[in-house]
Amino acid sequence: MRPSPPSPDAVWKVAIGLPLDRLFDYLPTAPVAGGDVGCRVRVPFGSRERIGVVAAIGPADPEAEPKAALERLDEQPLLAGELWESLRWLAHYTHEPLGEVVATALPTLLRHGEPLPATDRLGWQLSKAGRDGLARLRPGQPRRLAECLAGGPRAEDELDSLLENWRAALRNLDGRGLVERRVMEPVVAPVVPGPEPNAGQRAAIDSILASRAAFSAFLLDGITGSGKTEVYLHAIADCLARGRQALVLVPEIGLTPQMLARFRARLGVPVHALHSGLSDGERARTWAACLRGQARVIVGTRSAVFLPLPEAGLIVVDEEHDGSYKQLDGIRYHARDFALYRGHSLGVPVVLGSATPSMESLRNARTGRYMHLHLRERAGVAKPPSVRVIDVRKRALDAGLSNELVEAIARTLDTGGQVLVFKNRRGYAPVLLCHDCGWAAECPRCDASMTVHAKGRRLQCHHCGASKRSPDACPGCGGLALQPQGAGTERLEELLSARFPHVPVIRIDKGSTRTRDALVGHLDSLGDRPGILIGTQMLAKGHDLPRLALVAVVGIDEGLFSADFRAPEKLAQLLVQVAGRAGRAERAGEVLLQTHHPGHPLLHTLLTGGYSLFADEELALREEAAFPPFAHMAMLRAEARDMQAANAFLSTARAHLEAVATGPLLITHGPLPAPMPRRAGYQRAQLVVSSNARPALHAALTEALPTIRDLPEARKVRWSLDVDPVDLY
DNA sequence: AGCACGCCGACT
DNA sequence: GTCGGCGTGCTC
Repeated sequence: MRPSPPSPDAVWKVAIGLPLDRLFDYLPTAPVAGGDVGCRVRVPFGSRERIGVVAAIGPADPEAEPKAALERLDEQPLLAGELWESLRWLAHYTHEPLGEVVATALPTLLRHGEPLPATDRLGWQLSKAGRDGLARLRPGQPRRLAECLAGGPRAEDELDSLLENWRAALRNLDGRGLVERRVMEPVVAPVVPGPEPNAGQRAAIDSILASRAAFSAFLLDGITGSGKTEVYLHAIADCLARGRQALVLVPEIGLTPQMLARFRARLGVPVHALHSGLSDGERARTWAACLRGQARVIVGTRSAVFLPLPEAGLIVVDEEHDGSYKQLDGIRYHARDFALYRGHSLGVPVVLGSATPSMESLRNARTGRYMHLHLRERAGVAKPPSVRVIDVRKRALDAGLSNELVEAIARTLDTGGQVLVFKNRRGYAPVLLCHDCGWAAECPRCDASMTVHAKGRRLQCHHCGASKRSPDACPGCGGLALQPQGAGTERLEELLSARFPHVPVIRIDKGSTRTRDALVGHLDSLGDRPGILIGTQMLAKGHDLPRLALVAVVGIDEGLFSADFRAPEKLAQLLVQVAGRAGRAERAGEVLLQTHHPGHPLLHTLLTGGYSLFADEELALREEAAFPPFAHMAMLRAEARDMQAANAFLSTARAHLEAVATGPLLITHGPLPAPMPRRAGYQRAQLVVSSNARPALHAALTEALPTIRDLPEARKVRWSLDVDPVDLY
């Protein structure tokens, strides 16, 4: 036997962004030190190089021969302290490799090994030569800039608003040595006082401030228009006054220029925004500014929960029930839940706000884990909307709209109001059907109908993105009786523009509005004239529409009978949120719900007792059925070309989970076909694993996963584990 | 996840 | 005769 070479007793154990749940040993570039952990390193990996993060220092694995690391990229650990510990916890909790969690947490540029960018506020001033030569400058833009700087140094952000095209002029002056660069102090203006809080807001603010020195969780439960943002602003102002950082998470669609403007106008410090519309450079700068403690207030979407907060004082999660906080691919984390963990680790309060809290948060409030704060009055002059159900059984519908609804729209427009028609189906029609033989256009790769678009000229699959021309004759019988069935937003737009040609009709959905800017542009184009907005989920929140007088909700009936146990919760939240958009100003709003099921318990409950009665009943049902939040759930999903492979993998995985489970704490259910068993040509199945004790569930997963990963059946499928799944797709 | 190495069909 | 299909196996 060949004697094994002596294995080094102190190597870097490096986490690399790969779906491999282990660390890789490397010889350090200099003798190891405790400060190495959390630093990025460049290492040889297979045939190429990768950037990883030193996760630990320890003796080399005797089985492997460590290669030498190429370079240490950070002087100081990039990931340290609370953030580092929290990321390790998240990797453990989600059962994802640490390297993948780290890769998700770091901005792209840092993940690729770029240095931490500079974040100083840069400015310019006249040099001595500039001061002396000012009088001799010829008229023009460079001279205007020089005159501007003669009054003293100016920051680049100030120049942006003072002088058009100043960068070109600056290059001119700089080339002649007339200006010099300097670092400016950050602007700090006093906090601008807002309106006097009402009694409910005051009580909520006082509760939060009373425990500002330690972790505690608050559920700020306030109806739409009750002024939750005002409570946030007071808590943030207090946080700033104590010299601490505040992080505000908002849903994907909730980060509007309106909201940012409101924060900026009030808080007196720069408000950093972090969302998907930023460039890689901007994201990295925001991250660095947080790490250096320069960013004091950050408003961001899901991924902002990974920002370093060395001087944290407060975390706010606005619209905490919103589904966009859960990441559906890669590492499947829930930003609200991780925010709570971080708040706990940082020792700062976490405020969860919503008009329609999730069942999870409501239960935590009821068991006393969260302090439940109520805002029961609408702030200012806003009045609650009136809600009415339109029973459309046996009524003639045109593009899915009843006469009664169209007349209500006409009345609202006549009195100068704006109308929102909410339809949770985009496209022209959800189905293309042959009236002669019953053939329907189905996606060739999914178990789903293709949606009719472009007034019937095209067919699109909303699940895999397939798109094709609509056939002229029926592929089933050759006849010419193909007709779009039902109505989507495009068809509503067609009908309403024809019926109300004198007002703007604006459709807002994924098809018409791909970017945040387009959304704002569309809404601004309406102004405060009378007009009609047609939209899907995208319109349920975000941009304020003070002139909105009527909200018409159509096509909710499918949602009343979904198989997903969370469907009633999601529908109730959607209805309440959409209804809440009406009448935010002085005029009381009107909400019309058009349905074939006016007696459905969900609608009845919402109409008589509002969301809180719905929540009472829903929680009782969940408890009875042992569903979350009364049980803890994980979902093992698998997809493969043939269903047998997916089922075989899940069955074997189930056997392994049951073998390691202690006692009857673990319930496995499946494998079952996914609600849509075939998608993009793959057969999909799932296994639900649940327990009333989270530790039992976690322990079983921890123990069985290494075996499951190495299963021969696993090689034939694409699989993933989702702890605390939100969607059972 | 990449990216290698490794054995069987239609092409310059 | 070769370019290339993607099956499976490894990455310190």
